[in-house]
Amino acid sequence: MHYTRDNMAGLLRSHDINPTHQRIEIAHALFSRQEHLSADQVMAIVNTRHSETSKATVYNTLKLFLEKGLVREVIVDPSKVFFDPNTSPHHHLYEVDSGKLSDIDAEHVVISGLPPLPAGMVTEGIDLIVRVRRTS
Amino acid sequence: MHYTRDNMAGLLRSHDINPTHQRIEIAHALFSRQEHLSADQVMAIVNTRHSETSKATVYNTLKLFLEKGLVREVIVDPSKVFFDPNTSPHHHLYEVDSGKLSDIDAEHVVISGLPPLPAGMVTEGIDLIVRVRRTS
DNA sequence: CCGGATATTAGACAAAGTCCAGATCGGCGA
DNA sequence: TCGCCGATCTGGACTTTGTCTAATATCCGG
Ligand SMILES: [Mn+2]
Ligand SMILES: [Mn+2]
Ligand SMILES: [Zn+2]
Ligand SMILES: [Zn+2]
Repeated sequence: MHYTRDNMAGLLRSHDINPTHQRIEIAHALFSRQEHLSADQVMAIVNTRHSETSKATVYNTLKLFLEKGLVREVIVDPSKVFFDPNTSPHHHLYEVDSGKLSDIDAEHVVISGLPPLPAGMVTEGIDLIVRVRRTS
Repeated sequence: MHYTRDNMAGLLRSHDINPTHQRIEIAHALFSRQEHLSADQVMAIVNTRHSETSKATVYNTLKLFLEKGLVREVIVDPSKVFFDPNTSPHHHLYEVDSGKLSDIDAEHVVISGLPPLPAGMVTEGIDLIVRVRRTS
């Protein structure tokens, strides 16, 4: 499967998002790369050729994508949020020194023995982050 | 075990930290409460009676405690870091709406099936965060 | 083409955190 | 006790990430 700008409109519509020029560019930045990107990185990518999208729009759009379930948020670096085009259940490997973030397939990972949730609470997600560092 | 200001000096020394007035107050804020506190909260607590400690010192001190392994960092809220006086292996339950953060004992939790680490990498820690929300 | 709803924008603003150069502290030797 | 000197603390400027707002632009049905 490869993600062209042309596919993006359909993908956005299928998530109930009105496909505008800016939204298509932002979705394309994320989906064509399949990488974890910060808002800043998204803005840099989208505005590479000629400035096309404002900071406000980048933030608004990423938040919209999040609400609509098109992307997922990864909170792992205290200084910025990463946006993840992969919304299937998976975990993360974070290289503390370089800031590199990669996926861990959830398929074979089993988490067991978690205590029952407090009453009236429902799980929104379980984040598992393996923090690694180069052997020094 | 209860954490008085008097104990703090010994605790700091045992972690190779020179116990100063400010460091004792900051450690006392964290350890006497056994709660997850942000830098801002620590500053507010320490400066309740009379202003005693500057912002720079609060941040410097928390970073020092972190380096010396006296506290642990919990990255769960995109807008601020929490500092955790509990350094034994444990996981976290995060209430997304209220921002409340609580501990999950690691004793009965088993995480299995993680893929082998890339060569030359060593695990620094595994963070498991259960994000929950009130049933609406 | 018109009018209203939706989307975009510049730039002001806020909050968390960093940095630096100067002031202060406090333990120790004389 | 006194003064020295490295360690520590400090105010405040600065940076970065993200939010907000009011004005403008775009889109679309009638
Ligand atoms: Mn989907
Ligand atoms: Mn006090
Ligand atoms: Zn991912
Ligand atoms: Zn904890």
